[in-house]
Amino acid sequence: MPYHHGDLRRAILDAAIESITANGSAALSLRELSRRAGVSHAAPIHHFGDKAGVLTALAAEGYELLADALHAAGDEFVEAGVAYVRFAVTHRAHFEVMFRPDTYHRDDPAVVAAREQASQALVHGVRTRTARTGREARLTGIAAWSLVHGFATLWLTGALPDDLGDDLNALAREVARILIPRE
Amino acid sequence: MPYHHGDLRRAILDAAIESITANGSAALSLRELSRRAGVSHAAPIHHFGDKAGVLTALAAEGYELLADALHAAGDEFVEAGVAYVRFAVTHRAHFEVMFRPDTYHRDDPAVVAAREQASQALVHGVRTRTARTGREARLTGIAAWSLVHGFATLWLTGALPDDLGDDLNALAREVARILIPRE
DNA sequence: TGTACATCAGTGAACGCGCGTTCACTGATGTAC
DNA sequence: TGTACATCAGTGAACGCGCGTTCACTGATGTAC
Repeated sequence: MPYHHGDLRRAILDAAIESITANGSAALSLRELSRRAGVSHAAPIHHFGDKAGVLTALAAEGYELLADALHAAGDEFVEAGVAYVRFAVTHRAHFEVMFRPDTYHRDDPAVVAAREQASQALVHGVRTRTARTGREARLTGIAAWSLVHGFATLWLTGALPDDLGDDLNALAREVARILIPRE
Repeated sequence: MPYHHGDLRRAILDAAIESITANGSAALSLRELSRRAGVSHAAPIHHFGDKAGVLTALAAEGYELLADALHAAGDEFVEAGVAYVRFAVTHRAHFEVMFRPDTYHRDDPAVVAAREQASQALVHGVRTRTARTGREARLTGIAAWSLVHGFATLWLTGALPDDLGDDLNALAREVARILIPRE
């Protein structure tokens, strides 16, 4: 066992993702992350400052991953929505943390920059991917974001009916098409 | 100071609503509720069994209030959506707890019954309030629920842009109309 | 109308626990010369 | 190529804290007779 870990920062973040995915972000403890990473419980402080620092890093990473996913989805409006839902479900730890700004340093520069990136990707999507303009485009953007965010949230909390099948992509696509039938 | 409180059950629930509204449900502690109610810290056990019991009671109450709000909204589809959003924002403590089933006894009979009530109100709304049928009615219901749930969640977490104004009812109505333009 | 008694709703001390953070320290690494 | 030294990344003990739950108890209430 070497004295230095090698990449403790990454190891702590991965441990946090595992822990949050299993038990939710409320139950997260710094000491548990240290245990998972096989390191003394004070070690993470050197990389993150404090507990909120870990969540801050996770939120920033989450916004970056979301922006990437939206860009990769291409120009189709519905596909961007499906990508949002897919991101939420495949990165549920990040997703959960991102929308709990009380738990991290919301004004951290890295978070602010990454959030802005993701926001651009969302807004850009509405303007270029629909024929709508002005206030209607604006409202359509809010409605679309609300729809995919709500769908993902309800899916993740197990609130949706059981008999909808388990093909998330297909279902998300059908649901998104209710909002934008022909574009 | 009388030995018996009178209505400690209600007092504890009200204290929980205050506390969660101020600090979120993750930070809730039984001892804090006792302090707020002016009672020894073991007293609530007699009424709720354990900490999860308090959240269970709150979730059940939340589902009842939601069902009432949906019924009171009348038969217009969009108005039911607006009522959902209004419920979430005016009862944010209940709303937060309801959709965090990991934190309470999700199989408690009172919760199950109240959830079923609310679910009926939602589903009933879709069938009678739109002209759609079959799978399309089903998907429209999921989309509508997703939209209003997502909108309320994003509003509550402060994720929406600042320049949308503060008339929540009007904004929710406009957004809901994007989904159901002419019905 | 009075009394015995069961039941209910509180009290307060005690338990064991895991937590975040601080601190003085030490081992490892890399850079200047 | 070798050495001195600053810096970085970990250790492990200690701190004080608030928590949920249990327990033996006591005061208040209401019901049976």
